[in-house]
Amino acid sequence: MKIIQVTIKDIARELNVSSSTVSRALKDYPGISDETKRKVRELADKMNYRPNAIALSLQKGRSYTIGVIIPEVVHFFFSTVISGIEEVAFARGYKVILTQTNEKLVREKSSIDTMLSNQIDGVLVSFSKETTEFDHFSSLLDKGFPIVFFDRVPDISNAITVTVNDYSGAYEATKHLLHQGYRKIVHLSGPNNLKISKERLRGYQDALLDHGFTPDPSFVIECNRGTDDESQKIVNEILQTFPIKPDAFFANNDMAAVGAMLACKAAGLRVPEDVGIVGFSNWQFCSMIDPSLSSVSQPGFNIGAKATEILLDLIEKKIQLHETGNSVVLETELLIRKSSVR
Amino acid sequence: MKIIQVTIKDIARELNVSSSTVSRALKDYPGISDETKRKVRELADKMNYRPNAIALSLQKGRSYTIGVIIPEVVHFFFSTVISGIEEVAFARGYKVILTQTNEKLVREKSSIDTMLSNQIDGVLVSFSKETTEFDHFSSLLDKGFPIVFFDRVPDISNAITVTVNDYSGAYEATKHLLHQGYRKIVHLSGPNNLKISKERLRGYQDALLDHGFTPDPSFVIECNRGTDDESQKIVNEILQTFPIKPDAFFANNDMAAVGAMLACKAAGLRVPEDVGIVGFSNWQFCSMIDPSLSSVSQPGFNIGAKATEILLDLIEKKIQLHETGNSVVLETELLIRKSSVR
DNA sequence: TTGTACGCGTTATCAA
DNA sequence: TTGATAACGCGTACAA
Repeated sequence: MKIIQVTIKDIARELNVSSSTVSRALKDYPGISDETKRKVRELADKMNYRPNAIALSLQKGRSYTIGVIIPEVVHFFFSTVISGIEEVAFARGYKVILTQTNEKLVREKSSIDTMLSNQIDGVLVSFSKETTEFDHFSSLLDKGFPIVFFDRVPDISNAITVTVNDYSGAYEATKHLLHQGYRKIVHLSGPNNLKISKERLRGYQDALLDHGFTPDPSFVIECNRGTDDESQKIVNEILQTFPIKPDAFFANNDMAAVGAMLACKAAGLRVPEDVGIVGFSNWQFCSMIDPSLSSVSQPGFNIGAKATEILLDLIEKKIQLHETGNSVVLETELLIRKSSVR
Repeated sequence: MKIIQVTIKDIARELNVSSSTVSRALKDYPGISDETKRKVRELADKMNYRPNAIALSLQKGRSYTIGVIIPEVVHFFFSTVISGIEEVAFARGYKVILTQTNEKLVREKSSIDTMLSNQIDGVLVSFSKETTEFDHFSSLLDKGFPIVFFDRVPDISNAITVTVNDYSGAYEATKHLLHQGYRKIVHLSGPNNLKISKERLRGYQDALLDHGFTPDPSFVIECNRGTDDESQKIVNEILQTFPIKPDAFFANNDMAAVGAMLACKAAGLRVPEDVGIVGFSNWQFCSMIDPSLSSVSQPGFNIGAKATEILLDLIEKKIQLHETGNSVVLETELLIRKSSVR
């Protein structure tokens, strides 16, 4: 059942010329008679010839393929990023090979391995939550292999990163809650080892400080998995056990925010009257739920697109490593909806 | 900056043996002294040798890579399918190369072309909305090239397809609305050229018939783009202009259902008291919106997983074309929530 | 037990 | 203007 591809040799044999002639004719090289060119092309067309990209890759030592390593495909934010990546890659003639790690470090490593064996030209990476040491990347970086990190990025000096301004996003969200009169703001944070989590936490804390409040460490609760179920349980627990009742939740992602909302409703609290809620990412459903959820939007598509542009520029040596500022930070935007306005 | 990969030759040179010896040692071939094997492996390890998958592909004429062609990545259902695909492919040692067509036929064609040049072993396809003729696939099918279609599938006799039972999903949804006492049920349908749209429409019509109602063609409205904005406009128009006011909407996707819900709310109608609404796909947000949206759930992950299993079995000749029933139909499930219960 | 030689499809180099 | 040959990295049939 193997599909038999027409090769340059087949054309050559048919036309009684050498394969080099065919190759040159197809590539419009100088020094080939128009007559030959015509004949070759006609036949190639007729025989439905397609160059074998694999052979080219072997010869050139590169594949016009980039790898993408992400934690999860089924995630609004990541799917948006992938979309941006795919668009730019396609437009510039690159293929995209995709793997998800399911937040597992082993899979991250093995993915990198297979991709390298496949001679990918570069890779776009967003870490797994398990990833705390970066040797499997930094060793490549040191060799000059093109890697661009996005969203979840490492703290390595020579890493090129594309992120959003998590700090200011969180800062603005918290400030907004304060301006609305909420005072006991709980932060449902993300995994501690991720820079984005730290930045969002820092934004939250600084906003409090700048408005004359002292951040209470017990008001920062880690929601590791980032699902609505998880945060619903956590928030439920908070509402029952905390001596001082919170009057707002700033979640580091929208799912967690939804969980908080459900828990509050279940506890008979009204949103936004009794409790204000702000999420992060601006998933599609934010405007659909009731009350609609305020959220910090991240330009997912642009992150993917920008990261890919930088990676391809790097691969094609249009830019050098040190030329890029090494990190691009895209702005977030706080979208204020009903869940946080009273 | 090109990363220089260690080859079998490098190891051979270092060890003063031939490259075939190295190759055999690494592959644990019989007839190689244990001593040599040990030495080769140690050095390979030390030099961080990785086989060049491209060279292997060229030699074998296959790449252990499958292609995935889908309309859009940023789509809950498709991202779920991708996830299923990726899991199975990874588990069986295959790579996934991904392209989205953005619903454009030209991109569908060009994607197939590049993938073929790259010697993919097979391809998983869900059509673009623009695709009405299938020559670019059927010509491959005729040559025996492994293709498995999912979700949006063609009406070709020898095509292998993985779908859900759209008919029964739509039938159940409509029946449920009827049982709840809704009588004037509008169907917000999908693009006419897609089989899934036709099947869902058929299910809707048959349910009406079986319950003694005559389907009114003017109660079937096509929502081509499938966004909430689009359907919101359409439903708004319906509510204003229809002489007979509808009391329910069965949408062929959840976004359209949400649009309908918003339009109804805006018109002062209560859901579910005045108007019942059921969607299709069971996106994440269904349980988060208010009222929560009843929807027909499709097992996206399983669709992807099953389609990939069949494709890989086909590639590895574990099954023959005619052995598979040619089409796998997975069951849908109606999830009844608040939007359709009064 | 190991080595030699060839082929996979293509292009670059050198020769004619 | 064209052809022959080598090379990319690997596996394998055949020879030693």
